[in-house]
Amino acid sequence: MIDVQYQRGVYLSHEDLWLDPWDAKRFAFVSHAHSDHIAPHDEIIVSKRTARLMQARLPGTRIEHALSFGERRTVHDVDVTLLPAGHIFGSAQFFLFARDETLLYTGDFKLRPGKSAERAEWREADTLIMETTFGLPRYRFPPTEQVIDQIVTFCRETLDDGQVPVLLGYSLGKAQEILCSLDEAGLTPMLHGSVYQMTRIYEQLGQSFCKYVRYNVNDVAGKVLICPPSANRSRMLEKIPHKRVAMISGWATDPNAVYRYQVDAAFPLSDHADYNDLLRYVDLVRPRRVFTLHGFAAEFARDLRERGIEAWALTEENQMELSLGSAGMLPEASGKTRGEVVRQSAGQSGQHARAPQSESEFFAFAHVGERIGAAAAKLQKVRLLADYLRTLGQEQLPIAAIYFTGRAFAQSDPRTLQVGGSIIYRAMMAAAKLSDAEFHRIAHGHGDAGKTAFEALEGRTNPEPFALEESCNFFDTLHRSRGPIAKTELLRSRLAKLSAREAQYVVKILTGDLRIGLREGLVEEAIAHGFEMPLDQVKEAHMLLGDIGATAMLASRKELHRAELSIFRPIKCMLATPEPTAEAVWERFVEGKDPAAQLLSVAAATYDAAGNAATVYLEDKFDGIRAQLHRSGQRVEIFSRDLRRITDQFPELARQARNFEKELIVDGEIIAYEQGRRLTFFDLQKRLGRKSDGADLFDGVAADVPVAFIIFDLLWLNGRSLLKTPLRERRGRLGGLRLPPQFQIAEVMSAHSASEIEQTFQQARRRLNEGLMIKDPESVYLPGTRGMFWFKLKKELATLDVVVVAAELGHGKRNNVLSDYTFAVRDETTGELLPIGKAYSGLTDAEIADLTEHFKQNTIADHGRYREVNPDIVLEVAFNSIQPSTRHASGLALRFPRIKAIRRDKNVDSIDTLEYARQLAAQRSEVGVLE
DNA sequence: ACTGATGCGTC
DNA sequence: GTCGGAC
DNA sequence: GTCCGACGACGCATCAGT
Repeated sequence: MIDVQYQRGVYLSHEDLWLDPWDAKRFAFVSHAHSDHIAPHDEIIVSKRTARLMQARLPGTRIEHALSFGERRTVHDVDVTLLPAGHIFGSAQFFLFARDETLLYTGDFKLRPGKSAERAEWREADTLIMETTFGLPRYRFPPTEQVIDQIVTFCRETLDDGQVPVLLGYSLGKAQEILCSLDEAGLTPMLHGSVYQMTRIYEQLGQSFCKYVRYNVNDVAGKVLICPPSANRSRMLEKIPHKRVAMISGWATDPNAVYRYQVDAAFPLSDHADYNDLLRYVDLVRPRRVFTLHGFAAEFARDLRERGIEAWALTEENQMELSLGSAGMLPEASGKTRGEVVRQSAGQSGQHARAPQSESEFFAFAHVGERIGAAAAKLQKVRLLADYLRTLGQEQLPIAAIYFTGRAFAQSDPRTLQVGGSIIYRAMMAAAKLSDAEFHRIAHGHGDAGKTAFEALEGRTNPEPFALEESCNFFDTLHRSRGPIAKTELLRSRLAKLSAREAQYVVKILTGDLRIGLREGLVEEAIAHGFEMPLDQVKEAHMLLGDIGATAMLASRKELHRAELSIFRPIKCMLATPEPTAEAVWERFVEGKDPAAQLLSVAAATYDAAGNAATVYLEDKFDGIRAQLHRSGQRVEIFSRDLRRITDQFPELARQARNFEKELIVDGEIIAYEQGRRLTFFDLQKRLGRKSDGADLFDGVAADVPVAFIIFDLLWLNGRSLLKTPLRERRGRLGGLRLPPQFQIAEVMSAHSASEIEQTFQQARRRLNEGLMIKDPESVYLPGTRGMFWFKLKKELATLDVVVVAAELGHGKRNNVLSDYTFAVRDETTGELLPIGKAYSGLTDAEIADLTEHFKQNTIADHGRYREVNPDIVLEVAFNSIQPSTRHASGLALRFPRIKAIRRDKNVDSIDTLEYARQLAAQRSEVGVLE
């Protein structure tokens, strides 16, 4: 008879062929595309469909003999036909003709028909090698329809309780099986990424499925989540507070399945044959001998023998049955010692002798912060801070000054902490040794990490004095440590050694938000006040240094004059004030000038050009990133708006800039630019925040988005600062520069009336630019300020009428109001409301208070900070652009969304449609293609 | 190798 | 980037 | 006017988990 051996896979020695081996072999049959079956063999026999699935999962080169089902072919003298196995799409059984004998190897199979796999076929054979995963009588599955009914009921009930149903099933096969059943029941399936990918591949292979959406953390409510089993108890699911999880697996028949998988329910829907079908299959094939494989192989072989059929289990040593425990696929079901959580006996709080807090410098700092926060008047805040700063020594002063701007490091300091809310909350919880529930109660009550720290840690730490310099070292250590886990532990151990008040301020600094009504501007004032220096000088020094700590030092020594503009030290850029209309901009220039000119301009714009009344400079407003370029000799540096060095992100610009013939600092905008092709800000973003180690090995980095530097100002020329030179003259000198490739100068136009501004604005839009900049030609360059000399004119693309479907509590001072609204458009084909964006911006406090009341009374499902609400509030939302996105279920997202108005006159039925939103998105890109 | 979560910096 | 609010 | 705070979307890097 045909020789059958087994060693991590079935081996047919005469044919020198492996069937589903675990390890890579020279020549093998691969029954289906589950990942544990697709080792990188040299040469394989597969079904055509499995071959295509494998291409997607394991790209690479190998010799493939891809057979259609039923096709008889000879491969290396192996005479073979493949039959569908019914396990998953493409899964095949292997039917071998060997001389006058036949052999059928099932691979994984099932007999009951499924929606996503071909129906299994069979042939009689002398030898049958079959998988017997469920080879015990207790694994008899109820009819599929009945199980599906149970699953649907489970989902419905869960949804009715305002919770999210989660179904766990393998991403290839099982998940697709569940998909359609849900849709037929009127439920919307939402697929985990891996499930989604697999389903897409199925579709490419010609299978069709019902409607589904990809997993999106913001849009889970009301959906049925389908995840691979590995996702259970993962962070992804932890984020969903109110959920019920069900395992979809043949193992669900086990009475303790719910306990074993730690789920709320388990349903026996399987891609494998159950016990009945295994027996039935043996009857159909009428083999002379049977080899069993996987699962309860020994048990099933024994059952067959009792029925008079020769049967042997294939195990590691190709030995016959012997005990060997069996349940190979199961996580051990035995004596699971539930890890008792050893609780620390509480009671360490309070009595521990501690150093007086007055010795802690950091406590003094925090204390001043508290007093500043309590003071309502700005001047009083400034005075409090000034008094404090004066008491500090050389080492402490710069540190405290920086902390009071809400930063751990100076602005010009590129270090980052990589510590955000997630790490902070975990560290606080651990330091306070509070239970999840208790901690969440405290955290929910605040919505402010700092306040949470105070309440959570009060009385639960062992405070030690904390010097300001120590704190400085601590932040640096935090910066240098790698990975959230290490950072969490570092922070935890530090918090445990601080008083609650100090911890609160450490957390405030970490979040970058002091929330005491004071930032850079008032710190500057405090420095000026405290060290009796003119505010202007302090501001100027600060803007030149980009370091409030260093500024404070200079001020304390009366050496502010030593801060000078110097090349390769970036300065803040001058900002523009937004205006909604050309008229408003024009007003700005006319008002305050002599009354005669004002009259003239209103009465008849034509006089303006004739007289010497206002002339303004106009430039297109480009949609890129603000950049400041310094060049001297061979050295070039580029800085972003936040004074970060971005030279490495744009090496080709830096290289080209060496070819300027002068030493200079220019201000401008880097845009994604390629002749004849419309590039957008999103293209440009692909080049930001990127590390480009070694990228300069390759000139140009071919894959990069091409960019151009549009210069619009000149701040430094041949050793001289031009900050105090009028724009008119700066512009003039700019015109005299020779430009390297990839550098352009923004064209200046001038206008003498509102209507000219409006006209130019329209032209700028036609040139596909964001809008228009309007500048006073006589103005000097004021770094870091949004003065009345530069204006920007942008207009919304359109507005949408949308309906609010969810509301969320705000943070900080908005902690107790529902200030954050998720809104939706209507999908006209299904009638569904699909979220398209979020916003609160644009409403007054009174309106927010109103809406908060309304939404509290019209809540459909309350998930803590987040609640779904009755869709009865219609908003008019403005935005600057609209583009495809996976962020919201509508598949679109808005750029710079803001609420224009609450449309009490409208109801859900009159909101805009998804189709309309799509048209807006399409219009924009079409125009782009044309020009 | 892949997905998802988080943090950061750009607008 | 957006916006409203406080001084 | 100016500053402050409370918010939007996106893309990249990094890490965790499997």
